[in-house]
Amino acid sequence: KQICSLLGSVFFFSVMGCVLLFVVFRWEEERYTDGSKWRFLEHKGPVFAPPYEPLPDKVKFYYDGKPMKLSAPAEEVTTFFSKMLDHEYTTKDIFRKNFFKDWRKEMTSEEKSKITDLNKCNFSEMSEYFKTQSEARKQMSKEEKQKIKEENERLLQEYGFCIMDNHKERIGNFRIEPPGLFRGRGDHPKMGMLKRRIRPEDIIINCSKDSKQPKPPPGTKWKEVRHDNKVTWLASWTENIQGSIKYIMLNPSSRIKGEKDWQKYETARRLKKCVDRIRTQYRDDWKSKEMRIRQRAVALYFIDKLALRAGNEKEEGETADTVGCCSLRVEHIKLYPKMDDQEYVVEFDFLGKDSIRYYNKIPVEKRVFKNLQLFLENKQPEDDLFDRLNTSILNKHLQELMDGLTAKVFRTYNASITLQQQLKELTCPDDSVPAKILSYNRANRAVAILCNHQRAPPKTFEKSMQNLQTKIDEKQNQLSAARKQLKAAKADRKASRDEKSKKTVEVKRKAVQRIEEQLMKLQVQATDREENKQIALGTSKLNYLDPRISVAWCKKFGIPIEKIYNKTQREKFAWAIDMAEKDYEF
DNA sequence: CACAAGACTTGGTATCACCGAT
DNA sequence: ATCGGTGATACCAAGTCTTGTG
Repeated sequence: KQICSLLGSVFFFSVMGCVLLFVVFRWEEERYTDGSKWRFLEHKGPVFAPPYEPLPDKVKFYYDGKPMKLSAPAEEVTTFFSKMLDHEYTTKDIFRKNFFKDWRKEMTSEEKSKITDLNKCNFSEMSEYFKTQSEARKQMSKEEKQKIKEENERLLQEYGFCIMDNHKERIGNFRIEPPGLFRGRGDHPKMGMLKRRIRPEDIIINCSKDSKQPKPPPGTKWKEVRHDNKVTWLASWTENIQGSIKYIMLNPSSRIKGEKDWQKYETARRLKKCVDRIRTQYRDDWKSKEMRIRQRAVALYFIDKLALRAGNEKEEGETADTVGCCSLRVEHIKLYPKMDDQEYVVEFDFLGKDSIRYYNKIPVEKRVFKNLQLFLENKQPEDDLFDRLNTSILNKHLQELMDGLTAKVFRTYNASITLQQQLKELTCPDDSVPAKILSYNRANRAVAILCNHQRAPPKTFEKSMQNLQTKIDEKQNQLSAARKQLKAAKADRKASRDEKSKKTVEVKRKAVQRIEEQLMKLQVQATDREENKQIALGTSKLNYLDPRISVAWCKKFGIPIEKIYNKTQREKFAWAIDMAEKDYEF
């Protein structure tokens, strides 16, 4: 039964007294051809955020120096703010303005008339209270913690799974997001706005007609229950900050996500077959007499060469000002006909997704450079670089070049092919396992750099590096001590020539060897960590690298798959682990 | 065709749980 | 038993691309 829920369907046949067992992996089951995603879907609905618990009376809010008891709705909003007090963004004008505006909406008319200036508000007592609370939570006894854990587990068992077609599947996010203050990323114009509480009346449930429908909490009802098998989500609601829809969907380990993932890499592999043709064509298009075609061709070149994102248009003032390829503006690039010993250098400097800075200087071909000069003519810094292009034009063109081709396929393709090449280049068959893993991480890192996956250096980075260094120093001392001992033992053997001294030499030799290995491992670890300081490997590993490349590499070099993928990742990539052999080629 | 809505993937960070060292 | 560091996970925001509508 366990195997069944994990892998897929198990069939038994009995032929002439022999029991035959067939396991059909989920990813080998038949897929629907009519666009439907499932036949049967049953689940228990979402788990709602716990209701607001008013503050104890002794914890006071002060306005203009005087204590003031707030109505529950207004008080709840202040708790969100006071929990954030230590963050820099509560000092930002936009955050404070948005917060204050939304907070006032929750106030009674009396409160509204009294509280007119955020600067006269004192939340420090509340802030202290929450700090004490979280301290207390950390200090809880083992039993209490165990109890909470069990309750979480119970909730997970009850609400965390659904039945889709013949399988029990893990749900990705079965808890509804609690209310709070919105904090976008980067310079977000809506930071500080109130993210309202989601009620059952906001939720649309999706399940099959013949399933047991989820029950809303007592005394409430769902907004709607529908039976749409053309989509994969189980529940949805509209969020109030951007007015966008949020969904409850399945975990990456599910059949439906796994198949999609597989399909994505198959599309990228199809691109591999025709990428030469496409490259030849866009280079040709740099000479086109039509401006729109030249722009399209230069943009595609950037997407291909630099793994830039497509760059959809965004509504101004609704989100942080970030761009991708098609939405690049004049101010985001600089042209240098000559720079140091290179010609035709383009300097990119812009904020991409999540307001992560993209900074890069690259030499380009003369034709590209001349085209860029042309695109820049008579434009202001805030004008679009590619004024005759957007993502839908570009993708329409790509669709004509290859079925299923869109801008992001280039990112997937270039990421995966880079990993494969780098692994080929960096792996020495004679290396130890840790050294091979270092090579793997370096290959992974090359991809992360290509895709510009950055992270803030961990807060504990310097310290942990230091710790590691002391460990290395200690190991080195150990090693020289062990070597001395070995030398002494050898001398002793020469002098006495008895069995016992011979054995001692062997023992000491082994010890030296062991310490050498340990030292090497530590040094490798230090190198790896240093190189990884500002680079995030997770995103590319999870979203861009065909897992079959990694699985094949592991099989080829006898690396246990656990060294590359942790438990969650192994679950997500179960299809690839099952499928790929050591000679798999992307 | 433009535009908005909808669905789904990709993204960084805060927090949690665990584990080895003290 | 406690502490602190670390990897795993939860969280939820922000992209891409498709679909629907007038």
